[in-house]
Amino acid sequence: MITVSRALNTPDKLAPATLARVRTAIERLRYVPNLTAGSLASNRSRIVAAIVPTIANSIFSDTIDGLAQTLAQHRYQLLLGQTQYRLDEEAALVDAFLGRRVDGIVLTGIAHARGVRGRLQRAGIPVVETWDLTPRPIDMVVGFSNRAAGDAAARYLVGRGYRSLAYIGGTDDRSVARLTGFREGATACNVCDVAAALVPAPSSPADGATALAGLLAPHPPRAVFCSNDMLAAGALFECARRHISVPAQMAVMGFADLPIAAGIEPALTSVAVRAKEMGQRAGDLLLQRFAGDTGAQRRVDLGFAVIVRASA
Amino acid sequence: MITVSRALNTPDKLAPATLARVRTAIERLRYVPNLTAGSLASNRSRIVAAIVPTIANSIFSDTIDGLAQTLAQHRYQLLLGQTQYRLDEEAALVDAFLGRRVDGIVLTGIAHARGVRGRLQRAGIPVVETWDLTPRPIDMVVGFSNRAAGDAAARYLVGRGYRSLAYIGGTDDRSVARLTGFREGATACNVCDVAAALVPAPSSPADGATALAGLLAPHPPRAVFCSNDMLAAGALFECARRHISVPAQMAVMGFADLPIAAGIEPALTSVAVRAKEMGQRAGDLLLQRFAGDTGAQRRVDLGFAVIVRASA
DNA sequence: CGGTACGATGGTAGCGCTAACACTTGTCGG
DNA sequence: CCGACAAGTGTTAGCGCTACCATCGTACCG
Repeated sequence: MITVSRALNTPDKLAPATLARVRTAIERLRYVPNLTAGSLASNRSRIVAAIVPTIANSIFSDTIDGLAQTLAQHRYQLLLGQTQYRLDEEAALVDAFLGRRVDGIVLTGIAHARGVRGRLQRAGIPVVETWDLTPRPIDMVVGFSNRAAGDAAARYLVGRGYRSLAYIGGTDDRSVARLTGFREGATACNVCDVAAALVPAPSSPADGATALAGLLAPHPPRAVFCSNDMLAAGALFECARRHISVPAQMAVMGFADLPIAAGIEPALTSVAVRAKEMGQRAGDLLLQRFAGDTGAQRRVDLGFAVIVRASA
Repeated sequence: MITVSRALNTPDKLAPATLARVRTAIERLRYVPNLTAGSLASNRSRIVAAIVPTIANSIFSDTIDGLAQTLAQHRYQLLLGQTQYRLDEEAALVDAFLGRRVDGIVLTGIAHARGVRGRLQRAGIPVVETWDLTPRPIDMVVGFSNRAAGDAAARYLVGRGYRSLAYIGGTDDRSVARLTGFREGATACNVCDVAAALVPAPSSPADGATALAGLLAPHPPRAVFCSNDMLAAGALFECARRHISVPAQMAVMGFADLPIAAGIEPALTSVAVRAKEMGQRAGDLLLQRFAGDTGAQRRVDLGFAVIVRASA
């Protein structure tokens, strides 16, 4: 009966007495409304899909956390997909999620497989790209410039007097963008000697330690910028094992400003990004659209900040 | 047309020529099948819901990762809910997910709000509880005994000769179960002096450092067992800052065996649990049920292992 | 006191798919 | 050469909701 539908969706449009009657009936019958049927009839699923490279041990889980919390406040639910850093997986997930008629999609990064952009735009649902910036988003983008962050790291390290730099990072687009920026920043400061060690995702402290050991070989760098704090922590541990004094002999800088950065000894200089807020803002943008507000911002730059601590 | 449905779901039941014709038509029309309608008609959603306390910076993300990967291989998707460690949130999420007619549910822990057990059982879908064990699961359970893990930690530390023990951990059911086991193990070894510092979730290295500092006050313990490796890392950092030698003056033991445990200096003795495998096994159990196999195991004990390293 | 407006409730159709069954055609053994 | 059967394809009737419009009662105004 339509009255039941109203009792559940727009209870304020019913007379209090009717509402109470319906509610006791629902209770008594242990009626569980079928939201699938509702979605089909109303063409709104109250589901948002999020696609990340991986959720395990990663900063993306903060973004997902923020997104899920924001959406949950408005009774939207989150469908999660992992690409394992593969664009073709992302494309497959996008298709699956569009088939489910999700109300919105949150993507990680700005690089996508061929055809994905078109299919998303044709679907006519709001899309938010995250974790980077682009002048030409599919629809909306919330993030920061990975390139600028790498550039800032280089300028910071050179500013501290370190003129022999190295980079430890992953092979995904965003890590590579940071490396590009790091090199550009170094070049701009007349430092062209930037060694780079690339490690496969997902990166752990052990990878950082190994990569650092590898960089020491011919000419040890004076400072190393790690594409995330776990790698940096591993580099610090390796320095401790080799009795390399940080930062006196080797400066170490991390990225993401994870909780461990402030706690580790020596405390880690890092580039802070607002991972959780990224999810929240993405959720807010989607919710605005769902509410019919089409004038929402298309591009949110959350920036980043060099957090100076003891290690560099 | 039904033929299209068959082309998408059971392509092997169509003549190759028909299949090809349908496929080109789908391509040409940019037809996106509506899985919502399919779910309604077939009463199968190919969606599994997972409910965790939090996904951010937590070991649960490994379990979600394993679960999502296992499910993705069979074209099932994952709907994610976070409770923030609140049972009433869990109950609300269960209701929402049942309304969406998910095909299965994965829960964290064995303690649930009143009525949740009944509603899940009445729903008639497979349910997997994780991260603990119980002789009376709602349906199935995959995990390990937190109590036994705590007990094993105590016995290990006492076995190493430490007779003044402390515990740093969270306030959630599983942390408390580990504390209970830790105290039981200590008592069984004739050690009754177990100080406990409880920290709010989610716990970070900073919390571990603060808690350790607090425990040092009247009589510093000889060994401290931390309910997760991030707390333990914080405790190690605090020891480093105070020039307390580990393990000579203070032994530190962690829990979960995160990647950082092996990398940190000194390397952290920890209790390893199989977080990712827990998600995979949960997924396998669900998939077995979906395939009609009702004789599946109801209880999987993945156990744990004390990983001996330098810190204790 | 009739007309109008509005709030509350109900009837009906249809969202896009799949289960169940019906039908058509071709194959093969008796 | 015909009946039985299987493989391939089509027909029909919902799945359980919500959008839309109709209806009913009541309040209020001129």
